[in-house]
Amino acid sequence: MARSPLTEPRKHAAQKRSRATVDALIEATARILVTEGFEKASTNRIAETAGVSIGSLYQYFPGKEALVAAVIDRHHQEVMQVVRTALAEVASQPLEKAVRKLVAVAIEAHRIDPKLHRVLTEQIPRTGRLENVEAFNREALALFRNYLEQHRDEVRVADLDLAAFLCATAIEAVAHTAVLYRSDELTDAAFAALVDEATRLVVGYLK
Amino acid sequence: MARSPLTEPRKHAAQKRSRATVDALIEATARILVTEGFEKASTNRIAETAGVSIGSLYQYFPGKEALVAAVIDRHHQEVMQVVRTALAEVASQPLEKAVRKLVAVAIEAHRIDPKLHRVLTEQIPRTGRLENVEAFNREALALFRNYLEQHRDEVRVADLDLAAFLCATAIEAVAHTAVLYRSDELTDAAFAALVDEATRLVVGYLK
DNA sequence: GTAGAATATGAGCGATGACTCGCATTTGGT
DNA sequence: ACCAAATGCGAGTCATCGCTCATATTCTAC
Repeated sequence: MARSPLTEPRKHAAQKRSRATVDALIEATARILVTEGFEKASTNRIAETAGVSIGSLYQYFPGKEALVAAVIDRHHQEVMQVVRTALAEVASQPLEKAVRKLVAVAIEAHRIDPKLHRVLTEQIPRTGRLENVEAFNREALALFRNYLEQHRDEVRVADLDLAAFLCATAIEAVAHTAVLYRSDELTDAAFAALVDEATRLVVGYLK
Repeated sequence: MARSPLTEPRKHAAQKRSRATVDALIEATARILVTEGFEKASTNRIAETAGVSIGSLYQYFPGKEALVAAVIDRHHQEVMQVVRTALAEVASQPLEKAVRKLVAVAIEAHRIDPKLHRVLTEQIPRTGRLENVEAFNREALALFRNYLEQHRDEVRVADLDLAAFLCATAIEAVAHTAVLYRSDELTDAAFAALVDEATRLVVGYLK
């Protein structure tokens, strides 16, 4: 079975009006995901919410999956921007200061759009082109590993890869769980305590 | 809108033949989830795979969600059994020995049925009665916290709740990620190194 | 101003899936 | 042996969903 040769695999870039259409569709998808959940996010509903016809939707996206993927992408861009900036800032700072900052940033990153983040992690079946939702964690891990390498003299661990994996995984999980499931308990004081302790956890291990 | 008053909310226990039917249905659901994924797990398909008619399916389960919930429950029972046993075994042991054991057990627990665990965490939309998929982590957390309380003299932390949260979250995440995404790299040697280092991470922090 | 390309529209098709209901079969008690 | 309850059956209903296509509108360039 060959691909449908009739209608071109719809994609096309935009010439202006269409840009707005595409944006509206992505935005609508994100809105529905947050307010109604993944199950309610049908293509018809997305088009309707975006104020666009289904026909137009399919002119720019091959299907629902692509819409959701676009939303995920957008969110990841925002998150990774924060993470990259933080790691650049911290590149020349000593271990403890750096780790403290990174922990704080991890929490901040999860706070960018917690509701969307939650839907993305809890309701999106990681299938097809959505399998790689966690792939961006790999980039964060690589960046962190790189920092450790630059500061090898400050760290006392046998295996850098393993250490980076442990620390990055721990930090991500703590930030994730705290923001998504303990946001109510997360006052400013609690936030500070959490950062303090998570920093101790990681720094104590690294040296 | 009241509940449908006509047909009783189907549930009923069993009288023997039906027990087998129910088991077959749960087993079929698990099998399909693992081999085909959540999307393919339609009620019709489940019934067919179980060698049972759809009518019978709906006699014991109000819907697809309930089937999946049953599978999740079964899996959680197995996992929690392992965790509970380990924590009992470890109750009177000193910190380092205890933590080492718990780390190893966390990994083992994730290895009980990795494929199912993966589908459960990645493909099941946490919605409706499936929202609480992570709820059992709370029990594990409580058990661990309890251990720490019994060994308060061995631990040097200001806030026990916070410490338990950090350690339990970190251990779970490390075990989860290692088993699900690094299983290929997880030779016996790597396993030992992982346990060593994770233990150092946690113990170093706690005292 | 006009042609043709780009963009937008939405009724409707085909597929699938959750679920019902009337009826058949089995079981256990007597 | 018999019957009422329990269990099992599966064709068929209804709703929804993803997606197409023939047509209409708008834009751009000349």
